Amino acid sequence: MGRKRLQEPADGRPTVHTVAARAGVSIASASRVLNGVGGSPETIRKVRAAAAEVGYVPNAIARSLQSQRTGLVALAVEDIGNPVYVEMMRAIEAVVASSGRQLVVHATGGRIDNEMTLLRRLANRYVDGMIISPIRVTDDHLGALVGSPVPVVVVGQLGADAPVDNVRTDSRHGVALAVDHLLAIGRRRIGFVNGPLDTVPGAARDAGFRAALARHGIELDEDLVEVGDFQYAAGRAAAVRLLARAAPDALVCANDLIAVGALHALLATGRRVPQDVALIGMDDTELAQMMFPQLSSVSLGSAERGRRAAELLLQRIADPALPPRREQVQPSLAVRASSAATPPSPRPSADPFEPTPAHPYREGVTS
Amino acid sequence: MGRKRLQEPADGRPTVHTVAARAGVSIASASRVLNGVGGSPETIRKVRAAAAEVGYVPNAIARSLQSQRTGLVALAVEDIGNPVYVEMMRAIEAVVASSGRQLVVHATGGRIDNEMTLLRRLANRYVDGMIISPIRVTDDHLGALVGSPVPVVVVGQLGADAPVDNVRTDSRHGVALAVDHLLAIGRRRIGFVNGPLDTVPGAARDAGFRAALARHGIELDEDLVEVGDFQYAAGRAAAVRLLARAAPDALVCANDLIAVGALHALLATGRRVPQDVALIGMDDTELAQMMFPQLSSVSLGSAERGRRAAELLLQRIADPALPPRREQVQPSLAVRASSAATPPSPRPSADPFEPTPAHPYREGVTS
DNA sequence: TTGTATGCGTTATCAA
DNA sequence: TTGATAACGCATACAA
Repeated sequence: MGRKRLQEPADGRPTVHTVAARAGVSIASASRVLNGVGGSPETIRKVRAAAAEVGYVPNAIARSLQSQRTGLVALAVEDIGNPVYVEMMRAIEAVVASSGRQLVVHATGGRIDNEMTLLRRLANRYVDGMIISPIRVTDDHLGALVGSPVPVVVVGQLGADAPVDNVRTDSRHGVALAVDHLLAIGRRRIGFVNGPLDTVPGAARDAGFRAALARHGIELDEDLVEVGDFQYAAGRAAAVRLLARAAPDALVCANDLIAVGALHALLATGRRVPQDVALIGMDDTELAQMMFPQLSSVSLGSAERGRRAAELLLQRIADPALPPRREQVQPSLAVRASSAATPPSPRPSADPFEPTPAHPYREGVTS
Repeated sequence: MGRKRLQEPADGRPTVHTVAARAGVSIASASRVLNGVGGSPETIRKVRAAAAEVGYVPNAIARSLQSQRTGLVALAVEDIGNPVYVEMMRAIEAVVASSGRQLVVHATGGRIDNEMTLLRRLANRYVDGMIISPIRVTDDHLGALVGSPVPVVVVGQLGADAPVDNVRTDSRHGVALAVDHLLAIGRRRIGFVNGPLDTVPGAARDAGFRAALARHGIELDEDLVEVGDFQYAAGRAAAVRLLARAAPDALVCANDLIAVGALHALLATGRRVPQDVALIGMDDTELAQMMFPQLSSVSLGSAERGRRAAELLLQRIADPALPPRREQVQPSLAVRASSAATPPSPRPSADPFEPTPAHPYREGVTS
């Protein structure tokens, strides 16, 4: 025999039973009133009064067990401190919160085993769905994604036509925008500081850079290409290595953190930006506009991708029968001082504080 | 009459009943084996085999209903994109994840009603505890905190001796460290760019600045004080206003975002940092080291406070009877190029890439 | 409209 | 060790 049902739990917190007893009705009636369905005026009054008196608050867990919904949505990214993911997370949190749900965050450290663990854990239904942005995609991933017991939306490139909701961008094209712009302002020796080539974004950017040069009939000098990881320190170090052996008149960086590192390297060695070396980052995070000079950057729509991913997920949670969807966010180039065609004079006398629009000039938005 | 208990739920996912039936034992035995408590070798074998065959995964919600634990911890901050909170969140996530729990994040927008809503919602037990960093503290807050049905840890100043677990720092002293340092390197006209005075951190920094000057017998020129909010754009704008009416030889900023905005304002108007104006930020976020020149900054131990808050919370969850604790993280000053005593030459010929330790020089660590 | 009785999936109790 | 069953707190078919 089990325990006797207590009207008041051990910790003294009121339940429907408490309210029902106090109101002199059955728990069914109490529950109905508390959920706003049915009940005679008199019953409603009594139950509401009783609930207020004892300070009743429905238990979210019990409600979840009944509804099979937790009201939670998970986000799994490599590092919740990376500006790209921060912007993505912020956008997702806003959408999720406005739907009355809450966001659970996971830092995977980019480790595949961690991601697999999270995907497997979905089976226990602790969340209603997950948004994941894997930096590398393996077959195991695909299997876990396709066979996931709860809705999953992937942010990022996904091979083939995996039947998984997916929000992506075209970072190859993004790199091309940067290269085209630099060539257009007369730069010829364009360097490239990339992240690891064995990551999805790293490989795409590398391919994009080479393709863009080739399209313009420019032969790539391998000395102008350097690889680190997607962090500030590694970006700075990579830029230092590159500058030690080559003399670029422009630098494209695989993300803004790398670009900030490169800017530091350039300025610290007395190079002027953009006069001596033009500089373009990627992701167009807030960081880009905080630098001096402000950094040109290829927007890959981090926030927009996050927002859309969240919406796709909420839709699928509402209707799991939906067919898999794929959305694409077009990259665009925000041109700022670091790649200005007409270099500003070193000591501007005019008011340097004219409002700087977030994206003063865009290329390729429609291409 | 209710529904009949189905051995397999509608969605076909296996439960203990499925496993028990397949193994030919009772659900009690199945549950015991699955939890690793008891069971004969033969029973264990059969149950494990059955579980593996049907791909059984325990349901987190049902388990929570039974255990009264969700395994979730919440974090509520103003803006999950602010570098300070990002660092805090990252530290908290690490502690929380390593305890096998997961982190739910809330962006309050600094709005008290949002915070109150979250605190009230704790009553439904959707998380095991919460870490909250209110930017303003009202009596309502205190009431909700003290009477919270689940453990709450506050990061930040908390009036009086509220019986609530609390991790704080001494930002007044932090400002003093900055002022002392600037005076020590010979600066005399020290400006201050603060955040809103009606916030706890804003008020503390203001008091700290005035007290520090007074302690040195320096009369404060109100023209040297400007207020915005704790963001980059507002910080830049505030610095512009200040520079338009006064000529400081040093600037203390209430956080790094403001300092970065001020740096932008200084450089854009042709001022040299630190030669013309020395600059010190607060929070010592990663941002500070990314700037050129690298920014001196008063560390208030964001990550450390987050880590400690998480540990306090986990301890309290484990033992709610613990007395309220208060921990304090001492501020320390990281001196970098932006307030260097010996201004570097504008075009360094030596290797500018000697490794820069995170905190090359600290003051006040022990005070 | 109201109350009774189940069921959500799990763990814990108790008797065998 | 094992099985039957109550209980976690809530929502809901069904009968009254």
